[in-house]
Amino acid sequence: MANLKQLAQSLGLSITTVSRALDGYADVSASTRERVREAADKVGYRPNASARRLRRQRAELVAVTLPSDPGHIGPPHFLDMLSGCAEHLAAAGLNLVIAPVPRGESELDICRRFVDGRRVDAMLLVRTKRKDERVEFLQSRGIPFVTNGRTESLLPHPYIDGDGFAGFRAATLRFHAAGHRRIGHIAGPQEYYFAHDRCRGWRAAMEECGLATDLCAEGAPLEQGGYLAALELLRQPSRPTALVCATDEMAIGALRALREVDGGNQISIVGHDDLPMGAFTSPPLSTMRMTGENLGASFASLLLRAIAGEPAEELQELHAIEFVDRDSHRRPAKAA
Amino acid sequence: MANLKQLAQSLGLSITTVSRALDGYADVSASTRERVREAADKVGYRPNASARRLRRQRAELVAVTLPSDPGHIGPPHFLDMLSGCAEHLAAAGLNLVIAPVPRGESELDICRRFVDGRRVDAMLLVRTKRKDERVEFLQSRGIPFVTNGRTESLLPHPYIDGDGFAGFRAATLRFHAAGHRRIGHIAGPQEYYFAHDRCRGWRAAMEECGLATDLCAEGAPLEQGGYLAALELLRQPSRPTALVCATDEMAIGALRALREVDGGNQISIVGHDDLPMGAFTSPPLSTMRMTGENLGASFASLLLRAIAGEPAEELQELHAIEFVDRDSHRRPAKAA
DNA sequence: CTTGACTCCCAAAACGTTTTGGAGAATCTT
DNA sequence: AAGATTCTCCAAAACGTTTTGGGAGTCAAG
Repeated sequence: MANLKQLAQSLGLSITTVSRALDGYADVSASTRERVREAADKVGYRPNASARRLRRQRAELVAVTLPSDPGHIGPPHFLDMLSGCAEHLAAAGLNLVIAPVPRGESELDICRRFVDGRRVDAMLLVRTKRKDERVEFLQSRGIPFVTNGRTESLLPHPYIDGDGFAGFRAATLRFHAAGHRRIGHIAGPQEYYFAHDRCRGWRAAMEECGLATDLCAEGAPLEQGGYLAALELLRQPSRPTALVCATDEMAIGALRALREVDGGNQISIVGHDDLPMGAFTSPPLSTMRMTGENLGASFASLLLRAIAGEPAEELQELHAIEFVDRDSHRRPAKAA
Repeated sequence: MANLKQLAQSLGLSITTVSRALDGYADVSASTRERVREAADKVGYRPNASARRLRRQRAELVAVTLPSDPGHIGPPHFLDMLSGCAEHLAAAGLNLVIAPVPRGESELDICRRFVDGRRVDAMLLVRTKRKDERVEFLQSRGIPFVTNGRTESLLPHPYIDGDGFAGFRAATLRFHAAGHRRIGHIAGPQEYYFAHDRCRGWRAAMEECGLATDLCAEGAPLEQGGYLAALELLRQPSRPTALVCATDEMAIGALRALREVDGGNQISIVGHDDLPMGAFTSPPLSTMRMTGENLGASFASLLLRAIAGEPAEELQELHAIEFVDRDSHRRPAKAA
């Protein structure tokens, strides 16, 4: 219950001086500054956040929208990432609020609410679509934001993304080098940038190798989606001998499908995300993941720099993809 | 960029009237109210959150501290829970901020910062300890809060918890009924309430059955902790034939230990939390979990009621534990 | 014509900070 | 000794709401 006013009164100083002393301004003498600081410490004074926010015209808040509908919120690392991001933002005086999207509302509605109510200084967007209305909205409003994943927006915007194209191209070429010729792709919904990007990587590799690109099935980015897509590919007259899956969850679903089909256990498979449970599937799932330490810190840094006004072009990070080799990609090329 | 002032000016009304019209007070005529609402809609007016918070003396924020050190943040459901909680809080105009604990700071420091800076209206605490300084601090400050997990605090406080005692007692009795006599317990750090509670449940069952309670090993609530604890129990002259593990993560570590030891694959095991990856271990891990739909909504409801001033006694939820039977608890009682 | 009740509206005072634009005293310059 | 500069401090004005305590009108009852 400590006010600036009360603190000032108890010290026989003006509010102004106390405020400036605590903020370390040079126009208050060293001795008063010390006196004020001690008194503030003693009563445990902390400036009222709402008042400062109002005066400073800063919300001291960043929001991250949590998509609820399609399936999952993303890899389990996701919470770790948010936690790291929140920690680094906190060091700069910003807090991270999580904004799930209730049924019946769009992510755009949420953005609008946060932005128009001046509740946030910036936003963090995940699961970007190729054409993402949230991005367009925030750009039109001039609110700083960073996305996890690129978009096809005309204006550049800050993002962190994995190079899915290169990763999936490399994975496909690796299967080719191992002798595979019928390499299928289990794709995520193509409206998502990451799904499209990974699909393009597979397609590019197939074309480079002079192979047909018809072994592609799309599904929801969930186990069930991968399961159904795999069944579809296995029904083809000429089955794939290897599968490149857009996500680990889909790959795990595909593994289930392979178990149900004659000779399915001879088909190689690789996923993406490095889900912890991939180490426990049978066979253990080979996968890929984005490189980079402490992603949360990177997001926080980009957010802070975006708030500081740095141009978007300088706030884009494209990370390489690395393989996480376990067993599922090692099945012989001819057996299926 | 829409102010109440600007909106009022454009309508030829006073700020007061516009504000009250939007809030639906009866002392503004129906026609003006409509007129005001239309104009507000048109310019997309949203009250400035900071200003309202200052005036109302409400932060419109709830913080949840994310423990970072011991191991994990909890089950993967955790993010879903937070998301559900945030969604229901949002319906009441509150946002949820996540507050990870940086290295070198205690959770208490974080609480203090949020509380003394009047940044939050309430707090959500997870991973309670038996004697939890955060709880004591918040109680002394009179800030509403809800914990995930009980404590041994003298004053009652709102919580949601699973009945670990009953669950672990039942699991142990079930092993006994299946013929097991040497039933071990892999315990979590006893400073945590949940770990102590579960240990007590196991111990109670053992005593009811007239069995010795020396087959107990404690470890960090992580895979590695379970692994080491299991090795310790397996070194005993008289090995356990069944293991009741405080968490699934520890159980998965214990499974690894069992694989490395002669005859270990004949020892039954059960965990707690229902981690998704438990379905993929070999054998698939039998486990337990707290009953209850949409936990996040329950937390949100308790938080709102705590803010509204309901007494703590009425804000305590103890949920039953249910078994999730897979294969790992079915090994024969005599074989080990 | 007065009184009281009722309806619709508003000026002004908060809420607790930060920041602007000096004021007064002391010190330095010339 | 006058002017310039520096050093400390402060009163007052924001920031944009919500809320308090009325103030005009209108109307019906006395």
